[in-house]
Amino acid sequence: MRRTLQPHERVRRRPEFLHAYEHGRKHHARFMTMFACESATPAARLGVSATRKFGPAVVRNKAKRRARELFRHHKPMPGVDLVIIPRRGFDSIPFTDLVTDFLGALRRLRVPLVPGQGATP
RNA sequence: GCAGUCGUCCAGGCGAUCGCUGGCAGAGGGACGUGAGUCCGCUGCUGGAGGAAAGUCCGAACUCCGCAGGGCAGUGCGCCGGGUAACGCCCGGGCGGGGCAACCCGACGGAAAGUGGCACAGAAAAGAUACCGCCCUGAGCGAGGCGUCGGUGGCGCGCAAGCGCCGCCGACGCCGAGUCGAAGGGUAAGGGUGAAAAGGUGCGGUAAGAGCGCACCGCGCGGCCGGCAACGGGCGUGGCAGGCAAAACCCCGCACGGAGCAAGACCAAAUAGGGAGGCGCUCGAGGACGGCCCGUCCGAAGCCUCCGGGUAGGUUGCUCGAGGCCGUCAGCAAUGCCGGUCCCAGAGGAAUGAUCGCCCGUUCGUGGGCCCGCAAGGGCGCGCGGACCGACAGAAUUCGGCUUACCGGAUGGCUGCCGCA
Repeated sequence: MRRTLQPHERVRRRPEFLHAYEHGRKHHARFMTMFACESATPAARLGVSATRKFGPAVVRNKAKRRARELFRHHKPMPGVDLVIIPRRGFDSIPFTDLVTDFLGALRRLRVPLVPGQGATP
């Protein structure tokens, strides 16, 4: 399994975000709020929403990068849109803790992973 | 060496693995297309955040809209000269203030145009006034003194009437010291208040005082000299205007059309609506089944084609520029001319990263070592382990500035002090 993350694997339109908020399943984890919503796209997609309230631009960017990194190494099966809203600490805690939090949230939302993905290199 | 001051530069480093994104080249894997080609993916090489990318406070470029000319309002700016595309920026100079100095700071036109303000304190906060004080005049009060008259006591002289001397009491008159003083006047030196009180210091002068007079300083005015100028110097002259605040309104001078890359340009679904043309309204347009014809069914006043506007969306604007670096020359400098050389992010729910290892730095804990000290303790370097520590902070059309944030490091000039030669 390639660990890429290409543009078509991203949620990028505001209506798509709103659709996920409206119709998706929601879970509050320790460091993120996650929405999971079935979609017709041939890939699993990720969207990150870090508002100004979360922090200045440096912090928001870092949170988005970490979220993408999580998704890249642990992709769900196709046909689901994931939206992550980072919470306080998302940008600063150890990455391994973040992985644990992420996988836990996926289990709670019953989002199956693509099998055979190893740990982070 | 220590302390300070002004610049310039840097913004943890190296490696591995996995990614994102721009460009160039290649092979031809996939999709669409008759095709030219377009899109997606692949391989290789290569580029990919800042000094503030920030705040969005000024100035411009660029774009669209507006625009006869003039004025008002509004906003901004405000010592002088220079630089610049421009500026509220920069450089140099002047003036004022701070510092031993290097150097730093200053919205720095006008308060003798008008309106208004100046808390508290203070007599008074602005056409000066006069609380205390000082001085002059001074009604009066008045210790005390003198005189006249009356009363009275004592003593002396005298035979006595009486006279003289000393004293006491009262009335009247005169003189009158004064830390006394009604009232009037002079004064603004001194006191006290305040951020600020009507030039300052000294001498003379005076009843006390005062630019009342004089000298020096300050100020105003007029020549002169230096300077492009701001301004400075000096001479003469006037005894001398009147506080602060213009970041209160205001006055004077100068400048200014508006909106902004979500500007603007191009392409352009679906749906609704507009225009033109064609066909059709039972002699059947069109649709479904079907490779096609026949045929069967549906089917009603619409249907089809084209045109223009235009939303979602896409493309463009979009990065070669008042560009960086090096050098010559001009200039005190800001900067400019010329020559050479380089190409240095272009994303778009928004790339420039994630993880791990080593090193560096910081810091904490701990172990033992050396030095100083009586001791408490301090200093130096070493090992091990940890932090999840590594300043401020993330391009969004592009430049020139300003302002604000910031762990630190490197380097150069200058100043003061100490030491050595």
